[in-house]
Amino acid sequence: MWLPIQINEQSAEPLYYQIEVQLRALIVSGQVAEGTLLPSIRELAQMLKCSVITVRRVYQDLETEGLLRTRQGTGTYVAKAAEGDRDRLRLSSVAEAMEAAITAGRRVQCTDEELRALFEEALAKDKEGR
Amino acid sequence: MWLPIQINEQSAEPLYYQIEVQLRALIVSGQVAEGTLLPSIRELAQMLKCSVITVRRVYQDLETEGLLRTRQGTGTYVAKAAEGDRDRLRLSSVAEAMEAAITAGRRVQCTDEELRALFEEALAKDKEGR
Amino acid sequence: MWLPIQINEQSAEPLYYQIEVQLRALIVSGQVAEGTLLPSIRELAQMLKCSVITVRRVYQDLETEGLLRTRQGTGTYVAKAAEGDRDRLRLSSVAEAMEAAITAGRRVQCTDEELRALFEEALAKDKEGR
Amino acid sequence: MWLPIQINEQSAEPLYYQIEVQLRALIVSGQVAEGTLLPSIRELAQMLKCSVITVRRVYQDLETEGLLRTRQGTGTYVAKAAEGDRDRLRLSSVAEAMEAAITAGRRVQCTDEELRALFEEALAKDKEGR
DNA sequence: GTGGTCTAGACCACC
DNA sequence: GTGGTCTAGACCACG
Repeated sequence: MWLPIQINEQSAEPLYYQIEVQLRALIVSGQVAEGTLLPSIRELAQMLKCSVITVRRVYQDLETEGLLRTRQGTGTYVAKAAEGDRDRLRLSSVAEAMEAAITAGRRVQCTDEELRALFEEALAKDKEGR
Repeated sequence: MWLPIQINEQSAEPLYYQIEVQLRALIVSGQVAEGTLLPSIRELAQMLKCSVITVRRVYQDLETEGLLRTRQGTGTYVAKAAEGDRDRLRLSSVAEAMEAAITAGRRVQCTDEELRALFEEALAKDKEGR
Repeated sequence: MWLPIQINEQSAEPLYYQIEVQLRALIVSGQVAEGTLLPSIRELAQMLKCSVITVRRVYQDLETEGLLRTRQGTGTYVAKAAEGDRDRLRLSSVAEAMEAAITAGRRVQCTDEELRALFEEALAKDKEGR
Repeated sequence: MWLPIQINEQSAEPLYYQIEVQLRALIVSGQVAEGTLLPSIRELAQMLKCSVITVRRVYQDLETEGLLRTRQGTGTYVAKAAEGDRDRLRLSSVAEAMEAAITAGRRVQCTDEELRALFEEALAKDKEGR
């Protein structure tokens, strides 16, 4: 099984964190369905060319969050979650990032208009890139 | 001289980084004018209740960026910068954060409308808080 | 891994600076290849008989310059650079020193011939010493 | 009395050092003759817009070197020196700088030809600037 | 008084 | 094992 996860070597963000964020997004957005059997730790480590320790940490963290479920001998599955729960999670990380951006803007005394302009700019830039 | 810098003990962000971000914002937004003599590292350390070394790191990082100028025996000043340069810096950090928010949104397959809604929500929430 | 770095205890130059200059030279001249994993800060500190912190400063400064790349848990590598970039760096420090020498000469009203003579003399003296 | 001494605010070199180097050059090159009465510490400090402490240090250092002579109540004079002595001093600082440049070159494995080219380049560049 | 260097040691995060 | 942060304290150089 293949997972669309990209690692950015240049980034200062820790490896495990990059993977975690992307895997979490795949789950809460339903791109990886409930009950799906994920690749084994070794497999995923090979796919991503990183240490098994790193992948283990990702699986563990997400299991602690209740998004994954590990069953001895069979592997790691995507856990079932209450409908509302998943959708709340889906938007919460985005909302957080949005608030961070606005905090950054306020620090340099941006007006609402400037912030809106920067938002639309970023949106347009993202469209191009894809 | 007093500087409006808040430290969040709870945050996972390193101390020096919190200070750096806020001081940088004060400078690039012109709230601390060019040529201003900043508090000595010892003074600021006392004000922020942290180690002298932590402040020193902040001053040094910002000097490397070209925002500060220090002269031994004299103190640390806000450096002069090209007009456009400063304004570019002012918005770049915000733009970056905005792009990060949108990337986070795309990962969980947000539509443009969802993103706009989250942006306005965050904006409204920020207004309340202030 | 061993690095040909000499420390001069007598010199007024700061320890970290002596190390920095020599390591930078090793990198930009290609004597330490791109992608090479450098000794850990603890190892190099032991090799050079100085504090871990002194080495850390060197690595960090060179990372800021873009010559090194460090990843937590992994170590510090020589970064990849554009070809021209590296060669430009290789000669720039020498050019700077050369200009300083000529400025010193002009201050004491040396003629071009005197400067050339001093240059050749220094060149010859260097050959002997090696 | 006026002295052609330039202070570079941007330079990382200490104030006293910049002044010392230039005043020493004026003396050993004969641009300020033996026996000349230099400006008082206060005067020179005013001329250079720096602290009297800084100028005092310069005069003291040069007196220690034997280039100056202070007489209570009358002021500071350029000392007399043996002919050869002065000429030796005149070139020694230049020779030193030249050797430093060549050391820098050897560190990045410059050939003699590269060094010569850099020397001539620096010479040409200096001619332009004047 | 200012900043700069070097030292030590503790504790944490990452792989 | 790796690097990163924060702390302390001593000593020096500059103005």
